[in-house]
Amino acid sequence: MKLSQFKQLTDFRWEIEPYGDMRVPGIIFASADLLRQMEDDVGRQLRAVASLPGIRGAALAMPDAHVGYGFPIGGIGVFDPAEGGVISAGGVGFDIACGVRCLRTGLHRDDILTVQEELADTLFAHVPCGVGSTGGIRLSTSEIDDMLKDGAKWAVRNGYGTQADLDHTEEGGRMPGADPSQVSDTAKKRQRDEMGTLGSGNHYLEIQYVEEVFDEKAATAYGLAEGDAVVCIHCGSRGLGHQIGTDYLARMLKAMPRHGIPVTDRELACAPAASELGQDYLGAMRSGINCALANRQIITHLVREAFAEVLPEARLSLIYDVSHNTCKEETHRVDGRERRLLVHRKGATRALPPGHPSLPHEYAKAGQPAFIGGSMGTASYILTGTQTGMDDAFGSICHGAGRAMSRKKAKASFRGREVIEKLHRHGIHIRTSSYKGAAEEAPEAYKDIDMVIDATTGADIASKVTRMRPLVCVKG
DNA sequence: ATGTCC
Repeated sequence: MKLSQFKQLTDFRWEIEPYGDMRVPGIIFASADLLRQMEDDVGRQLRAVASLPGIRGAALAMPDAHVGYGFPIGGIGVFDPAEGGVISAGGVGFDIACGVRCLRTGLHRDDILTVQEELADTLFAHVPCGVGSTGGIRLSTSEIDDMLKDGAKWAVRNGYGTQADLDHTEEGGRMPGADPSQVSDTAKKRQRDEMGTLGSGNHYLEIQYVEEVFDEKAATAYGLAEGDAVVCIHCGSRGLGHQIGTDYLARMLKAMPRHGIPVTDRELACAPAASELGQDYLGAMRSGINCALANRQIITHLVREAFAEVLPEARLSLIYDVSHNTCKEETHRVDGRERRLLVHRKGATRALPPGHPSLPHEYAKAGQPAFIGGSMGTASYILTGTQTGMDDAFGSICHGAGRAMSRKKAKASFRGREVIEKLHRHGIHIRTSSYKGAAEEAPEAYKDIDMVIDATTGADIASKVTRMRPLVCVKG
């Protein structure tokens, strides 16, 4: 993007001042280098979001932002339901509650290295992955409804994990307000055999080690020290979330004339949050959140089973689980007033600052751990929220490296087998169901994660706790 | 992201 269209606020904040239909400014958190790399369409999409009814504060984009369906991925849009504010299926994303959970293992990097190949094979055998993959769990219609209502709580009730896991999951593992009756039978049918599966694309299951600790106190609160091995799981709500997105995009688009919202872009289909359709979507989307939480909980159980076979001394305990594709009702101060607002985070991670009441008590001083996954083979980070991020970004930060190259271009530029062999030479063991997928996920197709993190912390909306490097990666 | 175009 051309920097001249922005008003530079700080080294890492750039504003598009309101013009035309924009109701609020657009603000991009990024370095000048990252902003120059960003597609022009991110600016166009941000201006479109800033023009939607009832938007509050500013339409925001994170340093990892790239073009998405309607809203940018790496975008935040906050709306006031009491004043005509909208909810948008494209503002949440198709993979509802896609997110990352990270577990301590009680093991050191060296413990993994001795069994690296065997562990990679065992994890790949235990956790189904790839497009259309199914698991060993078959749910009846009533079981699906229970799962959609209770999320990871349902999973733990059925033997997949512990109360301690729930205590370290966003919303305690259960998103309230889910209404499975608003989820189509098609969506439920698609999910029937897909619980406990990783999916495809940028989803992964990795064993990583802590390469560097930046914040000793916070790392200690999270139970981590240099050299520790961790497991990170990145996946979402599979076919169910995708179908909810598809169903409600069509319904919202059709209802826009009735709601008096002009259709400037079909991808920006939305409904007043207070309308019947808006409430129906909220009930369905929250069911999708619970599906993703249950899915990551079941995968955690499968990972524990895999470790028990190869490294029985491992003790996998959940540090935290946080989503980066959601719309949540939260209280924020805007224009000097506390309001209940609907916060769309699409490819943006919630990050609570130290002292926030929603934190598990042992993280009260450190703040919420937020997991930022790099591209395949590159570093991942644990960050924590700041009060500035709460005030200026509705408690939201980036979610990953962010694509720099389209999937199509990446597929034409790289060969999956070569990508995997190159990473293997660097000591990273990949197991994948798709070489084509591996080409699309080549590290070179993504932005530099270190640059994204430095821009996020430079803007003071997060602070660094640890950096991790992968040892094993199971990839859809 | 996705039964990657029912």
